[in-house]
Amino acid sequence: MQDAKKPVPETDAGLAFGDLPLHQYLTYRLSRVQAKLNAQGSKMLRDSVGLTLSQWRVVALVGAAGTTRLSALAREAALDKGLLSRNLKTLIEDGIVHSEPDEFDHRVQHLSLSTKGLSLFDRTLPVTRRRQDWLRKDLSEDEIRVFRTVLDKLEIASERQEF
Amino acid sequence: MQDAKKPVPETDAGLAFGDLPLHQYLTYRLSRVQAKLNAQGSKMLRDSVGLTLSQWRVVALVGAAGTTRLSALAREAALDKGLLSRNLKTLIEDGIVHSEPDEFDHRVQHLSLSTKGLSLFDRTLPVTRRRQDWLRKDLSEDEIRVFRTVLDKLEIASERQEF
DNA sequence: ATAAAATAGTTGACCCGTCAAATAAAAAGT
DNA sequence: ACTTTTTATTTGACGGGTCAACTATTTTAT
Repeated sequence: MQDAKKPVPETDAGLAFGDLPLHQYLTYRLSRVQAKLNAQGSKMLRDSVGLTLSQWRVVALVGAAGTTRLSALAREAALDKGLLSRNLKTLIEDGIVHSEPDEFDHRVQHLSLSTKGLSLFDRTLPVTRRRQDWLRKDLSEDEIRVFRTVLDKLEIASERQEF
Repeated sequence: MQDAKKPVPETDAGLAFGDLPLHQYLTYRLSRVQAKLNAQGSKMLRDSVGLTLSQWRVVALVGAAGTTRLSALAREAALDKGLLSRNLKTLIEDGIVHSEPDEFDHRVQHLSLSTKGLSLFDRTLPVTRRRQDWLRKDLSEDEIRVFRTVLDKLEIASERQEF
């Protein structure tokens, strides 16, 4: 077998790609779908408001919190401090997030949306909601519920190391 | 409101983070869970066989195919050519993947697992399977089925741009 | 009062993944 | 034969994300 006479056919030697072990893995499917959704969401935000997904998350978190600080965001939303710091830096530079140093503790900055940030938030939220609704339009209530349950269980499992 | 007398409480001003709009978004949940699973899987591979997740995927694909070429992998598994090229480069350097130039078409290289690669493949597959089984252990057949269905639907939706 | 530990935030190094050239070889069209 | 187009692979640039180290400040413990 595998002799190669002229133009080698190739890829027919092994399994069809559809039967590939990888495709069976939930994690693999998950990461592929996630990547695509990510690309789609990024494009939408870029086109509609000129933010990266990462920036929008920060805006959404600050917007929802009203006023926070970096460490609180990092802790409660489980985002990386470094990433947050950089995102916030550009958002502050762009006048979207307002940063106010704490009067007593000189380490902390109080973060909130500026007027510009608020209007951007108000403008963007409907856009992202629309997409979310659109993504769900072919999903039943039940499917969404189960999907969430599975995500929860996977998340719990992903935090352990004993397998 | 939002007066700040002494040590500002903070984060209580807004919503609780659990009720955050973001948390409602399937895509957000998805990306978080994916990131955690990714970290877990990477760690497992690093500890057990010293491969990155990205490298392991290539090994698994080549192993499953028997013999392929880069372009076929890129096309059929929808992986980035550039990433593949780089991953293959190091895998070839490490003697895990064998690369054989085509006799007629001087552009293509035939890829297969070396002896070392095969043994690594055989050693790793059970490890990854065990983890997959472990991740599923709290999931019913039905949950997995629905989960897959939803992923499929989301994947389809992620490829369109009209929302 | 002072040394040690904790906390807030920034920065640098590094990998992954995407995209767009660049290169090289083959195939197709004329 | 010769130009154009397609295909295979490599390379470079860049953004996102993680991790660890570092700085600055505050809190705790002695």
